[in-house]
Amino acid sequence: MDLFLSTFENRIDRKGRLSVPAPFRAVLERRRDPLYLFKSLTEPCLEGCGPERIGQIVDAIDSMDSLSEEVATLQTMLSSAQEMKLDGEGRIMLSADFITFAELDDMALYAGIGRSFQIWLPARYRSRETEARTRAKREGLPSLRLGAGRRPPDESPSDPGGRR
Amino acid sequence: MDLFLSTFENRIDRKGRLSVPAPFRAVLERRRDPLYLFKSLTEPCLEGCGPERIGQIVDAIDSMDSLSEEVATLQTMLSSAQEMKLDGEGRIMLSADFITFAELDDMALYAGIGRSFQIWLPARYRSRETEARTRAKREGLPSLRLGAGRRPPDESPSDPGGRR
DNA sequence: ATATTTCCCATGATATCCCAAATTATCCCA
DNA sequence: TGGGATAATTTGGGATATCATGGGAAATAT
Repeated sequence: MDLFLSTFENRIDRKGRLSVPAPFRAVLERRRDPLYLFKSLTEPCLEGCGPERIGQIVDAIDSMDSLSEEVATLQTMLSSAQEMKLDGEGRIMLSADFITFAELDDMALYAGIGRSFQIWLPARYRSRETEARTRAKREGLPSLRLGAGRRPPDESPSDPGGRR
Repeated sequence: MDLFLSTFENRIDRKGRLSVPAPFRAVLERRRDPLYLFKSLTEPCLEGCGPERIGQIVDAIDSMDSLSEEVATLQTMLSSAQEMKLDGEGRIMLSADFITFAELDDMALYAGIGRSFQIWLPARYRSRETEARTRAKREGLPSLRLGAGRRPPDESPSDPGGRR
């Protein structure tokens, strides 16, 4: 499984162009996927993903009560989504709408979060990261034991057998 | 079962390269696993692991309430995670972010802790170690608290290795 | 026609590759 | 058990490739 990981800080040049980090491009190219960006529902940042995630949202909407507020919310994601075209050097052009929404100026920070990534104003991302780390120190790490039968991260050397 | 054990101290050369200890490389190669490093959430060190740990985090995020603080914490881990490419001699390149986070300068100490390992500034690691030992003498055996949400060591019936 | 976008190429910075030296560990035989 | 030879590992440096970025020119739209 290839994932979007790590963070990258790239410049938005005066023509409004922004390089997509080479590792992220590699993920998309390997899957022959186009790149979609949309406005986050919950935070002042943009979300980037491939088509399968857009499809998930569409499917979720189909399976819900079409009059519910959740559906309206999810539809907001879809209506803000754009398929981004990359130039020969792997850059995208952010619309004015995207730039104002994420409050970007001349730098953008990509943050990989697995199956998708986010684009932030660097300063804003960093303060959010600091918060998360303070919280983790104070309250400990979240349990990873979620799905049925899933184990927590276990450093114990007495684990009998590697799964795989 | 192959584990990351023991400690190793290697030099960070002026290009930022750092050899991965040969025994650790052997573990990864045997499993054909790439190596991931990420910034510890609770301590000033880097954590190294294989892909299964990263996959756990990704899956956990997908199954959680995306507005929760726990998800933000897990995303912070992923956003700091990098898949490390080893050069022909088994070295990795530490990003400036990693180096400043762990406060490394020209030496790095690898500490194998079973399923994963950590990378520390040697002096800092050693002072922590002596702290831990004096604490153990004073308070008896500590309950291994490597993170919140830990389960007690797995007491599965089919544990093959009688641990001393 | 004018502004914007797209394509193409240039450049500097940095990571990667490849080979060699130095260091450390392992082996073998006396 | 010791000591020297041999192999494995770590470290260093130069050459090469990759990547982010910038700018001009062509194409497209308003």
